[in-house]
Amino acid sequence: MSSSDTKQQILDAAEQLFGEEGFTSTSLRAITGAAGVNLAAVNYHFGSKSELAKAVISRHLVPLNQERLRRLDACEKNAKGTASLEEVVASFLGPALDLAREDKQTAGVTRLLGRIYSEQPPFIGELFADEFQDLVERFLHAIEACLPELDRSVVFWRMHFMVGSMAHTLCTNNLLTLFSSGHCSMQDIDEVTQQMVTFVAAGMRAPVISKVEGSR
Amino acid sequence: MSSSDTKQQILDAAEQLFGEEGFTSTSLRAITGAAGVNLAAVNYHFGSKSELAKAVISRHLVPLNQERLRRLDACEKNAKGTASLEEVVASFLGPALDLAREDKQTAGVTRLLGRIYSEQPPFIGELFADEFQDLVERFLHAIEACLPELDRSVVFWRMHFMVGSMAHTLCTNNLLTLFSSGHCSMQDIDEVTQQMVTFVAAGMRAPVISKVEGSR
DNA sequence: GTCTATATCCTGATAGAC
DNA sequence: GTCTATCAGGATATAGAC
Repeated sequence: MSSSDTKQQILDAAEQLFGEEGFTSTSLRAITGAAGVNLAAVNYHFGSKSELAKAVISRHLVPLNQERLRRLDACEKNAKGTASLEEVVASFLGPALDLAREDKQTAGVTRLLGRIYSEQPPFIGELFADEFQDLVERFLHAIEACLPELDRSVVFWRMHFMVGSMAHTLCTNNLLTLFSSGHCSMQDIDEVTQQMVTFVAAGMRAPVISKVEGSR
Repeated sequence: MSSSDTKQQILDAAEQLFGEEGFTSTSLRAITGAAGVNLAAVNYHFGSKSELAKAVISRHLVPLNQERLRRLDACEKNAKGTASLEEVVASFLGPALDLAREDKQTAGVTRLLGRIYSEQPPFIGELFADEFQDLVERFLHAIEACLPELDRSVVFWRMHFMVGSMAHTLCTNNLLTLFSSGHCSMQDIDEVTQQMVTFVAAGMRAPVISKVEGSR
């Protein structure tokens, strides 16, 4: 087995297992066992478990965010200026949900990416700031262009809710299938995307003042 | 220290640490150390780490869901029939966000509850089904009463997105503060609740058909 | 580059004295 | 009920032969 093969095998197995079990619950033994390589290979190729995890994540996160920006660019260019809100939202959500296409059963990449946001392993801080800072900025401005009447803080909140809807859907599709008694599933990614974009875009467009009067 | 004191100390410390580090990353030694009790006390009082985790979760989850149903009942009664969509949504989200009120700094209960949805430790299956099944059903019908034109599967999807927005907000408030450069924070829970209810209710009301035309 | 063998440490759980 | 001491196993990481 060549060097790059071994590295690849480790990355694939780690991605799968991290997605299924989480970072801390997944041992290097499990990873190297599934990959069919020696235990010591992880430390040789990656240095540590944390570095392996970073490599697994950025292998998908970097292209994902590039694709998001590519789609945003494309629809802004297409619209000769301001893209529609649905297009902007779909540029953000679509590429993430696309990852779930070939991933239905295995739940590897998909759950992994959903997990990142909530598990937030300590080593991930730097990677996060680097990788998301300008993505957030680009989408912030694109959304503000669509909804100029909104305060910036409101736009931030709504982007936060958008990410939440996405992460939760990527991460816990089994919960949905359970509670919906089979009404909903991740079988048809196009439909999920449609549902999510519709919901999020409508939420983004909500007028700023709304009654919340509860009944305590 | 009395028996019930020890049990309580363990529950408090476990709640805190589970919320900060997650289930698997938190050792019994860390818990008993923080609680100031003996290591063996966990197994004496709870039987195992899993049973302790279940106790920690249900201690907050059961009252939380009771409060949700109480508020739903109250606003349905108040409206003499169908409550407004905002009221229904606030009945679900409000009690969860209220937990974050006294919890700003420590991030104990709050992150714990946010985490449950995504970490999904194996032992939690039964507790989940028992605890959420009829809650979901009650809110499903309440929302359907507000939005009779929607298919049931669409309502399920939108409830799923609602839960995602909530869980992500409870779990990753530090991310929001980071990316929004301080524009948003969890300091003012009433404002967060307002923002979330507005967003979710508007998303729920979205017409079923909506253009998603991307630009690939 | 890949392997075996091992060092070092930490985990959950328990037995048994008090 | 609470403690000490310990078991048995699994964790990451590394040293050194090939």
